[in-house]
Amino acid sequence: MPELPEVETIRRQLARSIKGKKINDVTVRWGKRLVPGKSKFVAGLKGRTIKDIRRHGKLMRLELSGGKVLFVHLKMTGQLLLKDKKAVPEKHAHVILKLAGSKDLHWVDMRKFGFLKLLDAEAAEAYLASWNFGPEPLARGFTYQVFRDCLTHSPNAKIKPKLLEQTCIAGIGNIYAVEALWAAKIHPLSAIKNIPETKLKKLHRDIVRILKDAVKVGGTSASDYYDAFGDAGGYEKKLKAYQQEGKPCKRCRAKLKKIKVAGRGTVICPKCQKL
DNA sequence: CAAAATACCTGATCGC
DNA sequence: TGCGATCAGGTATTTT
Repeated sequence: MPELPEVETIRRQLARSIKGKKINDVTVRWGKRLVPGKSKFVAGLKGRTIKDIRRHGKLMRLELSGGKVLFVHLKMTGQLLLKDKKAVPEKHAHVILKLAGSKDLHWVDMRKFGFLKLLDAEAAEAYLASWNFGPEPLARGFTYQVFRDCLTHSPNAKIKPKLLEQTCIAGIGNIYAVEALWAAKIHPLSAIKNIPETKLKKLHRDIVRILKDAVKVGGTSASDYYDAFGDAGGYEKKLKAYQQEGKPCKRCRAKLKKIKVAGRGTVICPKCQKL
């Protein structure tokens, strides 16, 4: 599933390929998750130029001419694919932006959780603010101080669900939460107030290290994720815990175990990550 | 207010 | 072979 490293990989690829391209036409094959509705969405996009492509956490943001902004959230199974003009759309290709040049941009989402939202400048800023995103973990502002202050605001909260909220860090999902907690040897159900400072510091460093590493190799293709060219990532080969249940822990050889935390599958080392 | 549960979706997988 | 149950999980919404 696309988390920060995957969305960032796609963002970089799109920035290189379609920045400056004009949207000549838009085909909508399934429009239930478009804002505004289908006809306004199409009319609002046609003829605009893609000025820039940005990212906030897992939320992609295309800056368009005329001050319009197109937000794209891929949620679980969403993909943004650059396809040849003559390519046959995949079964779950819901929207196709027909661009100037040799490629079209396909929004594909098997499970239809994602959405495309076209707003004008003012509404776009309000929408972004409504997410209440925490700092970008790969930007300067993500200091240990900032991280700790946000977490200790909810002393009784469990650490893993807190990491999945986007308010203390933007862009972490299940894969990287599982990996970071394994790396820092923290049990996902630990109450924040019970985690020693040294471990919290390590968690902060591990989050940054793991996300940087994952961006470098193009993200994790653990299930449905492919980049804008349809290629897999490289981080699935480096996973230490996510999807590794039953295998020996890379540190202590104990058998990795799968548990549920707030309804989410979570892999831990029962020996390294004690409550 | 927070935290937990449920809804949204489709496809893969498993037990029978 | 098929069929129902279960699981995958980001986020909005509803319930506790």
